[in-house]
Amino acid sequence: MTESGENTSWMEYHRSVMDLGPLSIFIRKLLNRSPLSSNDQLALSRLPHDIIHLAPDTNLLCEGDRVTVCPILLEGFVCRYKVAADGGRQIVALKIPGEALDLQSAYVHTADHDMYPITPAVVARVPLTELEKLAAERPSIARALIVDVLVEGAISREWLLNIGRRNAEVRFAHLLCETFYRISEVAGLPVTDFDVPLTQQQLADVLGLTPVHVNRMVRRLSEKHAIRRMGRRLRVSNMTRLLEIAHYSDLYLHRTGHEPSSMLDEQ
Amino acid sequence: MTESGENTSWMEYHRSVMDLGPLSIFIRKLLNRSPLSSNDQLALSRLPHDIIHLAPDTNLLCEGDRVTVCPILLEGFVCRYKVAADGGRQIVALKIPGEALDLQSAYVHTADHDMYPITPAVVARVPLTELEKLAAERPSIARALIVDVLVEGAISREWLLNIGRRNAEVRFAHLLCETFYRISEVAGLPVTDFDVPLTQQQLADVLGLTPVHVNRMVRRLSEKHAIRRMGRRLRVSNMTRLLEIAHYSDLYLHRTGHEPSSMLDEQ
DNA sequence: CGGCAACTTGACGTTGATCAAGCCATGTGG
DNA sequence: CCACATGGCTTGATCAACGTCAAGTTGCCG
Repeated sequence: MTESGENTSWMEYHRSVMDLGPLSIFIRKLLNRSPLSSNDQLALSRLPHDIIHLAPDTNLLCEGDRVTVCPILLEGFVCRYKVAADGGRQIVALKIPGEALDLQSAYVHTADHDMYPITPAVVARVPLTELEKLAAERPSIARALIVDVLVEGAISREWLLNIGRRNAEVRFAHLLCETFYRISEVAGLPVTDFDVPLTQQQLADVLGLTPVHVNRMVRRLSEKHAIRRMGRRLRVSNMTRLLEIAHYSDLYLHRTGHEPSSMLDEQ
Repeated sequence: MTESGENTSWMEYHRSVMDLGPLSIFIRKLLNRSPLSSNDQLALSRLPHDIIHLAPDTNLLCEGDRVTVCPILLEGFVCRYKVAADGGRQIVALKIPGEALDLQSAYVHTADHDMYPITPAVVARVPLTELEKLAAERPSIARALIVDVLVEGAISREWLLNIGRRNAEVRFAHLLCETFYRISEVAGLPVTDFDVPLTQQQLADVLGLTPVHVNRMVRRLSEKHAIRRMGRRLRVSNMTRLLEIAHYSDLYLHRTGHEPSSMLDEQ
């Protein structure tokens, strides 16, 4: 979960595996859950797109918006959030590099939530029409996109359990475990350390807590040597400890590991 | 939200509109969000299936199960739930008549949660292969199924906001409002009164509260004349009051109202 | 170096959890 | 038709987790 600007080792690693241009990380992400022939991968890499850079906290999508373009996150972290009538904010999803940010817009044309980058972000924008054409021509691509949506749903369900039934400490640890697994997945190798790019305010909005209480949990997890505070930033350095605190199981992430190497034959 | 056995007026109303056999209510549900030609509707109604009756609290699906059949709920109420390591239960979705219970299984073959009927339930089971064949042949049906999945995702997100950021009273009121809208939708007309088929224990599992505290909220909402206690059962009788307590907006349900009458032309 | 935003800490309040006891509907068997 | 058993509801007393408020402190960027 390193700041997007920093181009850290695991990012570099990924790019070197198989270069399919800027969308390469997106294709790799899909490959983790769905088989795609090399022609499928090539077709995806040739999707027309432009690339934009976004500053943190600039709105990417607003409730009620109608959308004609599918944004794909290449670098940085983005969140979906909703606000209650009394102004309370809840972050309902965290998106990491390689993930499509708004596949639903292809089917449901008005957004029911807002979205903004948490770190500086780089986003590729693919016209929905092109994406739909490709999905219509290539069923395995359509399938891969749907699986992506379904896994996001599975994550929401786990978050419901997390917020509804786990106490602050375990809840926090669980979020860090999930983020670790998701990042390791796009990286293609287990990440050893990573820095959490969220402010304590944002962590509070994810976890359904107040910033003050998040701060207390940060201290608690530090004292248990599960995380470390590097200046103003949190570093996850002891996954074993975190996993046992959270009683974490990653079943719900539905990782299947379709390695690119094993997928080089045509459909 | 009347007990499934009772065959109440709004159920009857629905069946009389356009009789496409047992799956009729499912087709109507899809029509609420997606246009389907009468040929599409006919094709759906001819899906091979068997019909089973389920007693409450019998497991329908277990975490880790692999599935070959898509269950469609015809009568009664079913919930998805997850359990934490310490035994805490969280209901992560409520399914009402007309909804497909496990479309994800067509794409992600192991379940990440459990499912059981809350009331006696009637379920049609369609072989996944048949459903996939139909979706492949008829894009508008594929689309309708995906929209269904996406709306369930939107509901999860709203629940995250509900549990994460609203206090017990508002949270409870919000759940009742949502249920009202969803039931009215399949019914095809606004339902005036309905009875909540959940025990206070189950309400607690939905809301991330304890049964004791749910009970206190039941009393509070009764005192505000938003709901009534009929013996052991809750009756929602004053939607206006509930809507203002919850500050409810149904935007996230993505209702578009493709009336069956306006969809009689072929694609 | 100055200013700002984020973090930190302590004191105190409140919501909702826990525990425990009693009550009331509903269904069953005599 | 009544007795009684059972599961769910109700209630009060007490307690802990988390929220609120307010006043610092610290890292960070220009």
